Amino acid sequence: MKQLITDLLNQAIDSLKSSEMIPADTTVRFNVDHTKDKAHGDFASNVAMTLAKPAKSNPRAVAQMIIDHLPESTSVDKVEIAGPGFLNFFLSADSAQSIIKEVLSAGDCFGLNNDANGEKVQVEFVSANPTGPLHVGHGRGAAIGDCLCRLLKASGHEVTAEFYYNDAGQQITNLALSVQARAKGLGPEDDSWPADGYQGQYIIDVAEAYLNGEAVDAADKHVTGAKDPDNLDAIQEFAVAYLRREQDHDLKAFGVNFDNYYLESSLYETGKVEETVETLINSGYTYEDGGALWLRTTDFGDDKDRVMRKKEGGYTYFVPDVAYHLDKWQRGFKRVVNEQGADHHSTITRVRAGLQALDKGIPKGWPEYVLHQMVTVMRGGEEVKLSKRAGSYVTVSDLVEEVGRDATRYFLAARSATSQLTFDIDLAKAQSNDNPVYYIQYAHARCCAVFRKAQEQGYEWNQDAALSKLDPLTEVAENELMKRLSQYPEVVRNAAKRLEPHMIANYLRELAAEYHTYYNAHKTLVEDADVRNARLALSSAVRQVVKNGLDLLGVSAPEQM
RNA sequence: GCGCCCGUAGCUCAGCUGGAUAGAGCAGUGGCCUUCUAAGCCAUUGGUCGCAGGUUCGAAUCCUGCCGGGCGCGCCA
Repeated sequence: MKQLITDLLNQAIDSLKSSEMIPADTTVRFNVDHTKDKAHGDFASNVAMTLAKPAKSNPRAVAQMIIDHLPESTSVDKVEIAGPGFLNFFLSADSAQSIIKEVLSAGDCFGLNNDANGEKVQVEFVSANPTGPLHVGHGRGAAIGDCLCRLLKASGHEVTAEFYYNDAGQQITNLALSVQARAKGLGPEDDSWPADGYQGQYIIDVAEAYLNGEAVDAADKHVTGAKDPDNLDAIQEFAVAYLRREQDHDLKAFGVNFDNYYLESSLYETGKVEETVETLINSGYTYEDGGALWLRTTDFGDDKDRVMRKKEGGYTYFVPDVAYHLDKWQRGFKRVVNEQGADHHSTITRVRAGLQALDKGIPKGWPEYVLHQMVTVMRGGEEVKLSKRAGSYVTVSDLVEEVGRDATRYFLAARSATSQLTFDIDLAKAQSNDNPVYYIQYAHARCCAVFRKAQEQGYEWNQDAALSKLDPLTEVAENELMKRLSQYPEVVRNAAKRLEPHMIANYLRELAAEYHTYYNAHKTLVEDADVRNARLALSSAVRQVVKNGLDLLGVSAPEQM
């Protein structure tokens, strides 16, 4: 519909150009937007204002010229000039009602588009170290990342969801040492407790499981606790498997699935790290200083050069990172989105610089990043501190257990990623009208309830028949709902384009609110069969769109509450 | 000190990348259940969009400078 109006306006402009009322070489940029106020019709455009200058006239006069040259359309009832020179388009009832047909015939596919035309995209998210349970920050990443996957699929991408496991490096050694210390009965208060050791309760759990010889299945690995507190290698293998199993379990309970797990250790095993280092050396962007090997990342906008190989000989973390991203590129992902916490912000410039230095023709802005800001958890009006090292923090599984999967996902995805998030456990837990997730789900359940009731009362309803007679839908609230429904595909498109899943949550809230208002103002199951059937069609369409939207958020759409 | 993010109602946040009188939920106040689920609805209170300049027909939105908060600034990951 928006496109139709844009087309009509372009035709009008073309004829203004050919009649030389505006210069033929004028480049015209204008918007066609949904109106906020129904007094302004259904769509509004600012063309006249942007054309006022080239036309050497005032906006309202230009607006009139455009109206005079606007082709007739059965979809548009009238066009008005308003305010400083807006053109307000009022749609005909028939074209407004046609959205219900669109929704019901497309069903679960309503709102999907093929803008990306099957383009491959990889979304990397969570990527937590296997050194402890997932905390709320990971949860936010999981909720946002998973929604991004769903949104990108909805706009025609072929999506691969990937989890990068940092199962190499210092923090893993540290994990093993911590478990070992616990296995030997030591605690943080002891002198021989490892520096920077992990202090959480879960370390004790891992140590006990190891000493008890428990068996752990994680991914493709089967590990049995060797019971020997002196065997550090065995401890490390066991601890990583144990914690990975726990993370997998938490993610599964959270409804988040990955297509691929990529192990940092594999980059060393396959020689990709070495290969990357050689390529960087050969491309001439490296130098040695103080016994270390440096990459001149300042050539690519970094504020200082970065060490690649430490004096002691090991690589810094960013080398495997570059190797990993080169591998992504070589796997054919022209588009990669990395979702991560803003505390890792500094890696962006570094990784991109490393990729540029490879001289492999990788575009400058590749990969894309979605960063989420920190999460503060509130419980009983007090902040719960998140600190893996301090050992006391709220985990994803705590939340899922306490407030439920749907509410947790909704709360973590419903806010713009760029804003810090306050997760109020008490609010998310509330099974009341305080809680927006229930509000939206309730709208869905209500639509379903109306249909259940209709059946109970013996009313027959046939979709095709109802769709051929939608003209009884003339109430203001009905028009508002139909207008809202027609916005859904655009909301999906925008959310995907901008990589902002929270737009879906906002939309659903508005749609739900309008349905609840409508439900309270107008009875659906009335005597008049034509009115009743048309209203049922509207409810069915609302139900469908709420369900489709909740699907994008990974939140369930219950038929009964 | 430098970089990134944020600052909008008492609280939590939207604001579709420059549009019309700045919105929603919660909290507050006052109403609505013999009628399809009251997990709902209606009405009402509440604003110097952090501050100051600039850009233009028009700024919460863009540019600059301050102020305040968060996160980074390792031969840690």
